[in-house]
Amino acid sequence: MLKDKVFTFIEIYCMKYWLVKSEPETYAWYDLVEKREASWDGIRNFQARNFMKEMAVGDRVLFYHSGKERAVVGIAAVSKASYAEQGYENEWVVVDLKAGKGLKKPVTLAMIKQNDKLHQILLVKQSRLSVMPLPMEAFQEILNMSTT
DNA sequence: GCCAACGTTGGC
DNA sequence: GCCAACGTTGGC
Repeated sequence: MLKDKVFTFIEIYCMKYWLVKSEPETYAWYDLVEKREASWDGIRNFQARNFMKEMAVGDRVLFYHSGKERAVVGIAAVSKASYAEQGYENEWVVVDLKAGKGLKKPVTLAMIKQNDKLHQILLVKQSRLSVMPLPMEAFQEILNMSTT
């Protein structure tokens, strides 16, 4: 089908991949699933903000629980590109995320650190960053780890 | 509870 | 502009 081919083209050449972090006590994957869609707000870090500005509708986003859990638990998609957070004009932005599927098995930080293909990702190299890009291969690798 | 890695603030 | 002091995040 032509439609499938177009989608594949978009996926390979246009779609970007990200990972966002949240402490489950503050905002959990379950909260996004329940709401279906929510704005990702409260980001007060320039690097994280700049990454959010690069997000486009349809980009895939891994949802990571920081704190005690330390695991990727779900997949979301960007449903609205960045716009100013209320009350912050041009200083801080938010994006809207839509919940996708939960992972069958959470992929823990420990598992990620043990995987040679994932040594370079920012989750490992820059532990405090809360919004980060992922190479497509890394995104795929993490999903593969969830099913095996 | 501790520590590393950042980020921010304020004095100079 | 530099740097010390302090605060925060997040892993261990």
